[in-house]
Amino acid sequence: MTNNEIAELLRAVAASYEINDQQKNKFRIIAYERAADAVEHASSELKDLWDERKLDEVPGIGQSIAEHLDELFRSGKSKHFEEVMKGLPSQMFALMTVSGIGAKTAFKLVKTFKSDISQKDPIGDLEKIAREGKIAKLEGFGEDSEKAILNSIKEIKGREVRLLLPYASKIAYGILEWMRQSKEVKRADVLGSLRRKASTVGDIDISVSSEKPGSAIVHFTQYPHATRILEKGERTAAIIVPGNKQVDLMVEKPESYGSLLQHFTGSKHHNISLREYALKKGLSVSDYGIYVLDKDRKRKELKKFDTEEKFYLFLGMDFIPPELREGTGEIDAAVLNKLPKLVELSDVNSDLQIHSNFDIETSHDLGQSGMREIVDKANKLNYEYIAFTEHNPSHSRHSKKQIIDILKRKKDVVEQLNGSYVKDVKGSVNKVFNCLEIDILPKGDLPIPDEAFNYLDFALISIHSSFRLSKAKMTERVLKAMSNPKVKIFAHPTARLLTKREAVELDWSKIFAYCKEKSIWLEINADPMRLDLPDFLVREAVEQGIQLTLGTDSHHVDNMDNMEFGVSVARRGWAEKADIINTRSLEEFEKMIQFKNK
DNA sequence: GCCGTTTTCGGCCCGACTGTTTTCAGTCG
Repeated sequence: MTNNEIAELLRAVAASYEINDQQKNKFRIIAYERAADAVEHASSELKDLWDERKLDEVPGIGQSIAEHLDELFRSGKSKHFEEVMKGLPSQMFALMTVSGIGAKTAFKLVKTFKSDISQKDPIGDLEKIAREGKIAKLEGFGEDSEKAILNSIKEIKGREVRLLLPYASKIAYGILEWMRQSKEVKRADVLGSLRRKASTVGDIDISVSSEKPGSAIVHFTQYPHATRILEKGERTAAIIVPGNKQVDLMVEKPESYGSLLQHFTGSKHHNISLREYALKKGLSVSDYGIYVLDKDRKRKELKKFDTEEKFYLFLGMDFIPPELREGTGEIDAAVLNKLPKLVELSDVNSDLQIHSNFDIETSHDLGQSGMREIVDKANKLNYEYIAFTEHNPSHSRHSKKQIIDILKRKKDVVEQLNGSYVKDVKGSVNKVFNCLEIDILPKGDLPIPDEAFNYLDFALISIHSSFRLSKAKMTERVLKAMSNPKVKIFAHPTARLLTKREAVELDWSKIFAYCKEKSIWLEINADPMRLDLPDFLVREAVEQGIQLTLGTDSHHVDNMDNMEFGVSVARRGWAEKADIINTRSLEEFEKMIQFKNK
């Protein structure tokens, strides 16, 4: 069972308790929902944790749920879960995926229309019933709720995929710029997952600090690219922009702006943890400020905050960078002054994956920009060194000798570039490395002859085929490929493509252990479609002392600007400057390469 | 059912919205 399936099951158990809990214990329901959340966000497969007897290390899973899961993994089912869900129609759990329908509503609908709501297509059947006007006639429902259900079902059908980070950023920053043109706008910020720099973004929310919220709202609705104004209230407004994307605005006066920013930056889990922590100190956090409570837990006084810095300080903790606000231990760390000093874009001294247009006769995609052009761009970015990492020559179309010849030729070209152009232009770049991104074949072999490695400074390896091997075979495949002594970087390690392709299955504890032992580095690929390693694996790698590299995987000089997105992933993974190899100086970097070559 | 910077017992985030209600339940983020 996957984590998502387990989370779904735990949610179904929570919903079942909501319908027929004799004890009326709402906190048990919450506990199951939290356990479901925890499983969904767990960085390891629960099955693996169970194998290692570490189930109880997942926060939110205690003794009781752990025992039920243990039974589930051993025998494929849990008597307790089945007992709780007994007698409840399975259709109700499907209906709960419709926004606005919770456990009670779903149960009532299925019970009322049981013969008309099939197991095969419960949501489709519900839509039919709603269209016939049958829901509005039910007690507790009305025409509006019937309409709302139909709207939600429509939304599910046309549900847009989440936006990639740069795309959402572009929309949001265009609007921020517009908002800042207004005299009444003191500050404008992005909110939510966009501000936390998550790899994909659902909603675009922005906030504005203003003494005159009304004027700010009017200005917002006059955004030139808005195709429609959805809502225009006193404190909030919403517009539609091209691409059919909704953008929500929230306005607050400067004296309380810090609280608003904090609240809507989230995440939900961060805010919940924060409020629980505050409550223990006799403080109640809301989006308007922090209430000081008296002995009877009654609200005594509201403290307002114009900045987030003051907000966190008042709670007795360090400022928590937005990227860390996921409710995964950052609050404890902030209280103990143990937050990491996160790596910054300006720390990056190099781009370690760039594809030039040198015709290497590859079967993959060739870069579009020339080597000199790339050096120029690297100078602009103030890098000290870069690596050319074209895909390996096609091994099906070339003999071993031909491959060696091509790589020899490339080595000569790069050497010449180092001896002339790199020196002559006198930029920040002092060296370009001659490298190669090599496919890992399905059995772990590398498609270039051993001799060819002599013409490389170092090699990257990556998966570009056979993505669906079993975890054991995939792990064996990668470990074998890593054993080649010239291999230095495992690039885009999960091979995922955001919104398109799932990550491959790998035994990360084995991969990490091998990387640690052999000083192999894991890449954080900054291509917005990849952002790979993903943040949660970056964090595990960092905890285990694995070194990481940043590479844009550029196939055009313009792509080299994507480095900021790779840095965001690193930061979300709690990485510091020292964790990232290419923050090092050229001198240090060259030593690290040689060490491996011995 | 979970959990521990007042606790192994006694708490458990907060506010808003919606729709159907005459005071609130359900749902959401």
